[in-house]
Amino acid sequence: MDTNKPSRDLSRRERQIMNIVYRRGRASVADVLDDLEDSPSYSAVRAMMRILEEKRHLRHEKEGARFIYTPVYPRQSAGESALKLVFQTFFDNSMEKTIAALLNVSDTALSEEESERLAKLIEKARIGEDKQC
Amino acid sequence: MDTNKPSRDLSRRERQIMNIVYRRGRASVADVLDDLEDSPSYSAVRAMMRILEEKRHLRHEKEGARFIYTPVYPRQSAGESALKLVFQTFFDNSMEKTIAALLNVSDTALSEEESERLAKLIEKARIGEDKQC
DNA sequence: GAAAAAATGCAGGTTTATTAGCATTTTTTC
DNA sequence: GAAAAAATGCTAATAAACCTGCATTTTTTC
Repeated sequence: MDTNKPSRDLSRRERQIMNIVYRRGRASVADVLDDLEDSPSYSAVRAMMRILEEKRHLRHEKEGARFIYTPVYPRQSAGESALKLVFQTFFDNSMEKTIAALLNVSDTALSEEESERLAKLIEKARIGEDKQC
Repeated sequence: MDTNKPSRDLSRRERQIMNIVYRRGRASVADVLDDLEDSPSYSAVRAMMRILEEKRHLRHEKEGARFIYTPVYPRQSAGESALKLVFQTFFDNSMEKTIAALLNVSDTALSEEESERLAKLIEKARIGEDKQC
């Protein structure tokens, strides 16, 4: 009856699909089907996406022939929530541990510019450094 | 029949439980029950944990009266996998976006020392900076 | 503008997840 | 060391997830 409670945890397939949509930004049923490794039928994906729409995780609009789905929750917020969970669950709320792991996981090394931008970000987040020097 | 394939995606409840165990490091059924918001019966949790053991996500050892469960996959690797997924799905594989979000999500500001350690981490990850200066 | 192609609507059916109950074993308490 | 308390071992029932097929509608192609 409370199908409009959007924060409910997602089932396996639902999450798989949401991740695809978040990665793409927007997606048709066919797009999702393309990205699914172990893809079931077209109908199955469609059914799932209809459910996700009922649960208010997706919305769709018609674009020419087909429905284009987009996430209801902005990518940024959804990402922050997901990140926070990982941060708390695996890295003891430690910024340092998390960033170390992140550097480990990202396959590309940092460019000169990127590393400088990061240094600035960190500088900014420092205690009592609200006022710029 | 292939219940020993450990990489299979987890169901909702299974993931919930694994997260609790990862957060705690090790946990008894009672511990998990404590941490579950919407806790079902003791038996239900026990059944889930048995399944997780079958799927080789958990193992247990007897400790006095009870079973103490620990993750089969080391926390670090599991964390890196989870982090990578978030990184790819929500932050376009951008270190900068991810770290910005992370700073946003963490409620405590950085201490002097922490920010310095982070700066060092970043310095180290820089292209062509293998040799220390 | 008719035929072919691509989408959607709906209804039902199978599998998997999730749960509870009760019998049995192990620990603890007095 | 007997009684009470706390765990575990099953088994089976309920609920949720997941999928497919077919009828219908809309778009595209020639």
